[in-house]
Amino acid sequence: MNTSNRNQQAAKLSDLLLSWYDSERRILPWREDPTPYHVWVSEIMLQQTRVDTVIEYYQRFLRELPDVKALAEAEEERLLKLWQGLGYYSRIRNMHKGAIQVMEEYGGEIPGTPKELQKLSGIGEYVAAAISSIAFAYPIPSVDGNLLRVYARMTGYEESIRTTAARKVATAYYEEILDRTRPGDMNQALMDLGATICLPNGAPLCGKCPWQMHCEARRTGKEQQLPVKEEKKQRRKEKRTVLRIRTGDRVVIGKRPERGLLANLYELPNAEGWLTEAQAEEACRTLGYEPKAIRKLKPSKHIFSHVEWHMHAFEIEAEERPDASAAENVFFAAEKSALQEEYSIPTAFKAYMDF
DNA sequence: AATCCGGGGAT
DNA sequence: ATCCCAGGATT
Repeated sequence: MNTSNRNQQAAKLSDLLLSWYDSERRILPWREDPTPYHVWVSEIMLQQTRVDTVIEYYQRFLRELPDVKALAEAEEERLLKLWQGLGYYSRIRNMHKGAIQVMEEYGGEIPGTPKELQKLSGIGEYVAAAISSIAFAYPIPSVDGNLLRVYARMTGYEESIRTTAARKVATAYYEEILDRTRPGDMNQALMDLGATICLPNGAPLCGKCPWQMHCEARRTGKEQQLPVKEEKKQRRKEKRTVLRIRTGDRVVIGKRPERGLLANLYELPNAEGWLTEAQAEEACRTLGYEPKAIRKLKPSKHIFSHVEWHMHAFEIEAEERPDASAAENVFFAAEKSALQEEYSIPTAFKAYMDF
């Protein structure tokens, strides 16, 4: 079981961890049939996103796009719709590119080494290690937030874990412990340990931890102090005004730019600052719609990772102006049913999508 | 090395 | 309110 060139302590740690994993591991959809494609999809969805949130998205995604070929051939609009509400939308746009790379450059076969995987769009050091270890049994640790936290506590690491240096020493640590016969299980066991035992924020459940007798933070009573957190930058606050322009049973929406926040998603017309009724009506005319009636909607707030939108909003009953030169206008009137089924509209507008 | 990029659940 | 989550791309 233990390879000869690993020291005894490393072998003991991996055995403890894998035994715990064999009885306590989480049952998750992407673990049922961990093909490279399945693992890939799950790892992209799970970036900065909780397991409970991902499960339903994962199942629907695989139902509609069962293999890398289907993904490569899909329209981006459809992908964004499947991703709607999940956040970090560039993830799926990058994965789409990656799938096309697999079809064009790898003959449709997802590569199995970290080096080749990392050439694919949207796959970085972590995901490359995760896919290669879980789907190909390639012996490499996949160091995510869980592994960094577990590392800091296990070794009593007193520096910030959000640095390149921390990732480097943590990777070396797990390289040493790694059971090279079960690399995928090692990584998933560490993620489960971090997610269910070695919890962030508040008290970890050390009494249930397979490594409790070997943990430096536990020994020194620093479970709550570690890992060391870096100060978070404050979010900037932005005032915006959202317009819900209705023409009969249609509503005006537009496609956002292909770069930046919420790239390529659809939105209600909106502007910087808090507009007056007169300014809102003028903005409406600029879009090619003549306002007939206007009323204030309830203000709302949406928090992104790095910015807050403090939104005012108006509903405007309007008529499309035949003279309006809609040629260069990205905004158009969409059917209500298409809003549900076709266009991907981010959660930021949710407060104004109920009508 | 910093900054940008979403959304939601737990505390 | 604050934290932070199975991070990667861009600058």
